[in-house]
Parts: sequence; C-alpha cells; structure tokens
Amino acid sequence: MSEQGSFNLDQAEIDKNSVIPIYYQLAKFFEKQIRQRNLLPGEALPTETEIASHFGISRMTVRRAISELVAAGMVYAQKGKGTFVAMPKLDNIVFDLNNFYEEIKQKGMKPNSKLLEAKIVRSDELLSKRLGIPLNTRCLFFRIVITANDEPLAYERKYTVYAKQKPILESELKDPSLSSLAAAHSDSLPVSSKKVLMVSRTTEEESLILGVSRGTPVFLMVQTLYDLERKPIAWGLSIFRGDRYKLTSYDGWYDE
Amino acid sequence: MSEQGSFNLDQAEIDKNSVIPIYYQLAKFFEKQIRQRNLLPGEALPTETEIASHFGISRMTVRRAISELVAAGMVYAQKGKGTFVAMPKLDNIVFDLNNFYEEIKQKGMKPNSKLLEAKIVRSDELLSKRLGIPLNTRCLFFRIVITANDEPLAYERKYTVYAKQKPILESELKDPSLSSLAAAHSDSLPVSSKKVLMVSRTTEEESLILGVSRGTPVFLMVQTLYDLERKPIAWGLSIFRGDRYKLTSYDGWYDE
DNA sequence: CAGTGGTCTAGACCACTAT
DNA sequence: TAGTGGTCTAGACCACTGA
Repeated sequence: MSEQGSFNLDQAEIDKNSVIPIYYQLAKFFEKQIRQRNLLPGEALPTETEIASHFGISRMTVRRAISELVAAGMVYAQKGKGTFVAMPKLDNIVFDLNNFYEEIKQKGMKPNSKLLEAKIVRSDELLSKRLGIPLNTRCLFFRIVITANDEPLAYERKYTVYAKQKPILESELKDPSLSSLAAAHSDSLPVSSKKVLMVSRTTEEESLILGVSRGTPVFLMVQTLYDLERKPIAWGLSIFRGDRYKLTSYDGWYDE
Repeated sequence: MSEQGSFNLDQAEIDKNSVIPIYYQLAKFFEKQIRQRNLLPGEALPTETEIASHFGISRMTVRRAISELVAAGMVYAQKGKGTFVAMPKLDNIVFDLNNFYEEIKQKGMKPNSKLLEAKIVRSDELLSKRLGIPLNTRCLFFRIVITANDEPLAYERKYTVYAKQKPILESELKDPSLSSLAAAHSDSLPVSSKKVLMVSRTTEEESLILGVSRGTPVFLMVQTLYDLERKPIAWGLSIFRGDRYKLTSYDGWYDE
C-alpha cells in the first residue's frame, strides 16, 4: 500500500546506465516530487529498503540520494521511524549579497566599476589602529564607484598594507574584491574576514559621488580582513544607495 | 613520506569502539588540523586509501569523513589528483539575523517583546492588494515592540488573514514569528517566504515608538508569506533602529 | 602507465521505534 | 518483535590526472 497523495515511485525515470549518477537522479526525483507537492510536509518517504528494491539498486545508493535532501533541509530522518518531508523554515533571515555584479545583470542592467583614485598613502592614527600597524606604514588606497547603467550605485574605499612593490594592475579593478587585493599586495594571505552591515546617511563627499542629496539613507558595509596571525591586513568601507539597493531573501521550496 | 608541515596522521586519536562514529571523529580531526594551521590552504590531505589503511578502516568511511569537510567548504577534491585544503571564501556576504533574541542575549542584554495592539481589521485597498484578498476581508493585525534592556530596538507591524476564530494567545507574543501566526490563524499553511531588507527613515509614529528623532536611518524589513497556491497569506513590516542594530558576518576558519 | 577520487554493491551489525 | 534509519566493510569498476 503506497498511496501517499499522488506520489508514486513508478513515476521516477532512473537510468542505471546514464553518466548521471543514480543517487543524483534519485535525489532530483524526490526533490521534484516535493516541489510539485506530490509529497507534502509531514508525509513519509518510502523506506530505504523499499526504494532500493523497487529500483534494484543498493541501499547505500538510496541513502546517498536521501542525504542530499537532508542537507538541503527538505526532508528529515528519524531513527526507527522513517524519513519525512520537512516544513520549510520560513523565519531564517539570511541575506546574501554575493554576486553584486550578477544581481545587477539579472535586472537587465549593465554593471561597471570606475576607479576614482589609487595611491600609496602613509597610515595615519585611525588607519594604523584599524590595520594594527605602525604609524606611517605604506598602504594602498583605492576609491571605486560601482555603476549600473551609468548610474552610481555604490561607493567603496579600501585600504590594504602595501608590502610588495607590485604595480596596481588594471585588471584588479574589474572585480574589486578586497581579499584579492590584499592577497596580491600585502605581505600575508587573508584567511578570515569580518563584515558589518549598518545603516547610515551620506556625507557631503558621498552625496556628490553617488549623486544623491546629503543625508540620504544608505547601507554601510565595513569589511576587515585578517591574516593567519589574526592581524588585520585590509579594511574597506562600502556605501550602497538605499534608494536603489535592497537585499532579498527567499525561503521555501515552491518557486512557482 | 608524509611531511606536510607539522601535520601527521599519528596525531589522530580514533577510537573504533566509541559510540561516536568513526567518520565523525576523523572529520573533526582534519577540521582541527586545518584550524590549527597544521594543514594550510593548498596543501594535500593524505589519499583516501592511505588514510583508510593507516587507521584500518574502510575507504567508504574515510570518504564519508572527507565529504563532511567538503560540505563545510574546508577542502575540495579533484578527481585523479587528490584532496586539498581550500582557501576560505572571504567575499561571501551572507548576513544572518536568525536569532534576534539570541543575538541580544549574547550581548548580555535582556530581550523582551511588548504587544502594543492586536485587533481584527477589515482589509483596505492596500492590504487587500498585498494579501491578494477581497476588500473588507477579516485580518489579524499586530503591533509589537522589541526591546533590549527596556530600550526599544525594533517595531513590527504584521497582518495575516483571520480565517479561524481562534483567540490570540498570550504565548504567541513571546516569539512573534510571522509564520507561526499565519499557520495558527489563516486558512492555509505558509510554505514560502520572501523577505526584503531596505534602508529607510522613521516616520513620525515610528520615531515616537522607538524613541528616536524623526528621520533616523533604520533597517526596514518586509516579509511576505505564501501558501501552497502561491497566494500571500501574511505580511509584515519590521523597523530596526539603525543606531542600535547591525548585521555581522564572519568568514574563514581561524577563530582565535 | 599507476594512482587518484567518484560511484556502486551486497552484505553486516547496531540503536531506535512501535506494536 | 519486526521494521526503521545509522554506520561500516571489503570489495568492484570507472574517469580522470600526471609522468
């Protein structure tokens, strides 16, 4: 008796001779069944032995498939009971602004970054404190504006210790990630990072560069990079226009 | 010849008769070695067969251990070459404000939430549009202030369709998550969620409630919950004081 | 070519759950 | 007790890498 809603193992098309691994095909099958609501939250999946014998595959392969779903948070397993479709976690608040460029592109806009300034500076008291370095240490200083369709979106200022005498390459400006800059120009490798997101208002300078009126609300992100010895080696400050930028996060399995 | 830095398989204390699974002990061992910098980014782990024979365990068990590290992003495997310690991803910008209460507690403060108002309203045009319901539908309306050490931190307004006639319980206010409210009071189950984080300035009302001057920059989070048919069933708006709240994100493996 | 990780099998024993 | 998921084994074959 396997009548859980409209779910049926026979709907699965598992090709044992495919180049695509069996466990992957199987995981995708269950994922699809859950997304299409043929398996509803709380319902039980067939048992591992049942699935294995149905497809004539090893139980270990079935387990590999199910563990993918467990990792994705779509099902949970209970020892001695069975495996069940999970309730989507809807109160996870996770904002991801990984692909700044990608996000802009996805909105059909043309991202670009413009270097305003790049120079070697001697660290003043504040910078020395932030980077944990002696006064007057040589540092690389960058100012960058990120635009979408030629409209300024973000303004970034970044500092990193300038130990090597390597020149600053044009290519480094295309995707101005602080960690690659620090890796290239500082003495040591960045291995950990701290980022803080705050709200703020634009200063006079920021307003001019972003083309907004003074005091406009903005996202302010401060990033500090550390080396193996837990010493800061780079520091950056990014201002994102609040009237143009927002973070979006989706939860749940039902996209359509 | 196994002389990768100060790393040595003999340092591992694997108890094959422990209740703790072997793969778990092994994964923790490698994790520790990486965190303690005995294995550095780019360095190779011993091969799977080497590890297996060293401890007298099956290669599958070794693979299970390593797959934990791969999932954690600490190592990556290359077919035909070997398994290597990864570079920490430092430009992932992932902000997580899951445990609002926990975060406040961790700072040694006393979190609390106070119900300002809870009533049944008839949906006006705007709310009807947001929730995709007819005009004048009965909705549950909440207003909550979250405080830390009696200082207001956030102000939340939440709406959900009020289909059942269940009374509003006091306990529902302790951890006022929109999804549990919607599950309890609307007709259907929330299965997906959209959250948008923006910056804004306080209105007159918000300023009074949060005890800040008008126009103070704030985080503004809007959450919409959807049911299985992709219809919105709840809507909430949260204002976080920008002068008291910030989002922090750490990357990398080296905590100390 | 030998060595690596990726997949898969057909068993096994265990702890746990429900009856 | 019977059935479940969790762990583990000792093999196997494959595709890929580098010399």
